[in-house]
Amino acid sequence: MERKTTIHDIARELNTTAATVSRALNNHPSISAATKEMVRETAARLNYRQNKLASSLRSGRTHTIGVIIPSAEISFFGSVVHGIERVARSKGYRVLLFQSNEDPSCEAEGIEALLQSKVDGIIASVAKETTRYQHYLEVKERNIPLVLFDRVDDSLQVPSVVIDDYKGAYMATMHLIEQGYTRIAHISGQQHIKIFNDRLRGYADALRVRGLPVEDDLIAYGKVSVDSGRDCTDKLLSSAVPPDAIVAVEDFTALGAMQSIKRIGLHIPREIGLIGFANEAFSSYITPSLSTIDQQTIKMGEEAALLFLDLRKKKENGQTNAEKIVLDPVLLIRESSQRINV
Amino acid sequence: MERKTTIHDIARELNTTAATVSRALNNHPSISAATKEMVRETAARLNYRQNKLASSLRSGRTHTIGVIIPSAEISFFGSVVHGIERVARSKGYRVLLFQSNEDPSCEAEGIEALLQSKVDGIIASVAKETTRYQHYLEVKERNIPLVLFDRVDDSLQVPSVVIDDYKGAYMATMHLIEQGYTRIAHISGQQHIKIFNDRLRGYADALRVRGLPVEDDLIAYGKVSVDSGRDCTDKLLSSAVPPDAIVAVEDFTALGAMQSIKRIGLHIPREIGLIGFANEAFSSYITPSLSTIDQQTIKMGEEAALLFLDLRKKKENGQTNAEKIVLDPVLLIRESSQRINV
DNA sequence: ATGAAAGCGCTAACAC
DNA sequence: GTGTTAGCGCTTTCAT
Repeated sequence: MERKTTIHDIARELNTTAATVSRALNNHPSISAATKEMVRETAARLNYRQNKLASSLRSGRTHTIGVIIPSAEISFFGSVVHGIERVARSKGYRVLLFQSNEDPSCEAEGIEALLQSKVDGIIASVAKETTRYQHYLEVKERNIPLVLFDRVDDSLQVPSVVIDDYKGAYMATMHLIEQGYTRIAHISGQQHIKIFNDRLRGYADALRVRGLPVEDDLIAYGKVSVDSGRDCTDKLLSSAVPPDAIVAVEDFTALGAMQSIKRIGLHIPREIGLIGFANEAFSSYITPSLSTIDQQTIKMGEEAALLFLDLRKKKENGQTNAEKIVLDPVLLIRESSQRINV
Repeated sequence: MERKTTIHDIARELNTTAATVSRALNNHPSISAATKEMVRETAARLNYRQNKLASSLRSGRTHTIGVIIPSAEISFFGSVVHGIERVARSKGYRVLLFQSNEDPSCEAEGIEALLQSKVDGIIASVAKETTRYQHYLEVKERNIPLVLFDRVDDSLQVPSVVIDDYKGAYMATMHLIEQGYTRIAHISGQQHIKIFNDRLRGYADALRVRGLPVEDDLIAYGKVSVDSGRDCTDKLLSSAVPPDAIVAVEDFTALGAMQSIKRIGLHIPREIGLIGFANEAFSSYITPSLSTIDQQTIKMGEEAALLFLDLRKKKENGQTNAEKIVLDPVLLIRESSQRINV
């Protein structure tokens, strides 16, 4: 195994010192252009590669942002990560990705790993099952910049970026009302997760504004999955006075609802309207295509990265505050909810 | 900003030395149980957290595997990563993820970053557009364990895990033949990518074995995307003697094909059969559900991680070889191809 | 514009 | 079983 070349090797070759080489490589202003040129040439010739470990150990900065996502198999998160990466990369940061698999202890492990790796900051979306936030609190207490997105917890008091879930659900419900649906049900999720509760409120308020009934029988509480969406819909449709439209808490739930509706043989959107939330990749592909609320994923990632950069700067100045960015949801009208004007 | 506690702080507290603390924390055999206990207690009390940077710099090992995937938005890769993580974690490794976004230069950057971070090894799937393998060769030359999965390049001579793409396409085509389709088309991808070429051969051989025509008119070469699948199918269906079934090179292509077929108004599977490749998450959700070839993603990830572990061991013994693991594909028969026995 | 020297936090020989 | 010492490869004062 060949020894790796270090800045000392380059220094020896050029009859100079490691300090000069280091400065040249880092484009330090007080190094002459000539020296920089020579150093770079020699570095390339010797196939030199900087050891980030040593560099970071010494400088105290890794130029790495740790990102924790619940699952890489949900395209929403993949897309947000793209946004984060775009901004991060342009500012010289790299992104280290961790999946929590929706599991709080795995999430804690991930945070631990990121802290040990001395990342410069953490951007995260909270796992569905997480109810205690000790591991996140510790990040904050250690003064490591922490930014949350989408699934946030306000009690943590950290900067975050979300879309207006209340407004999204309100828009979705209003859209169904305008399409002439009058008995509109909602499949919600775990109520300790803020975004699900917000969507529930948006749904209910839209009905109220238009004088439509907000009945307990019209609201199902599921676990936010295809299976749960199917089960909840089975129940809703078999009730005494079934709904003629459904607002699903997100697209996978809507997918389950669609399966249930098809099995019963009702026509979407003629006999029953359906709208999801998230604009998952598959939502435009399925038949009928699923109306949904777009969450501005790329923008969400970009804003999260910008919040992190902000936080770093403020940290240097000793400032601190918990800015909250709220993005506007976008209503996407597709086949599943379009009963008129077709 | 509070100073971080180090092993020296713990040592001072206990009137011992950093070395002892380090050994205790690492569960070194020659440290007494009593000492270990005290050290651990004090470490916990002082809220100590190991600095992996320093540890890795000194020991030369990071216990990190770098994984390069073309895109986090394709569930196939997310799933393989799960498999990798499962094995890696059980052996004390963590996984650092990088997206190449199917872009060769981004891929090279990712490798560079991983090398600088001194990962213990790299597991990768090659970006679609990559045709030169210099960046991968360098990994190998630097003696960093490198394992490829799915999209591999045999000329690199590194261990790899793939499924038998030839066999998968052969099975898919044979299944369509058995369902009574007689004029079966294939939408392929870029031919410099081995797996696409393998699938093409599997398709052709199945037809030959059963004495069906293998015509140039029945083979379309696309770019492996929903759009490309749609365009290719438009072309295939508008030909003089259109096919009565299509083997798509993968599921997104099949999705595009399905859109095209629906637009024309043909019934799947009665008038035209369709099968994909990959078992993407959406394939079971769409209507009609898509028959496809499962690629054993979790297993693929697990095997890739095992190959890496193997490689590490062999490296210590100075051995080297390029084992290739070939997994068996699994035919999933769903609605889109099932014309008989319904 | 460059050099000398110190040290980031940890581990690993080698002592005893 | 524990202490001593050295140094991983780099950056960063402080000199000059």
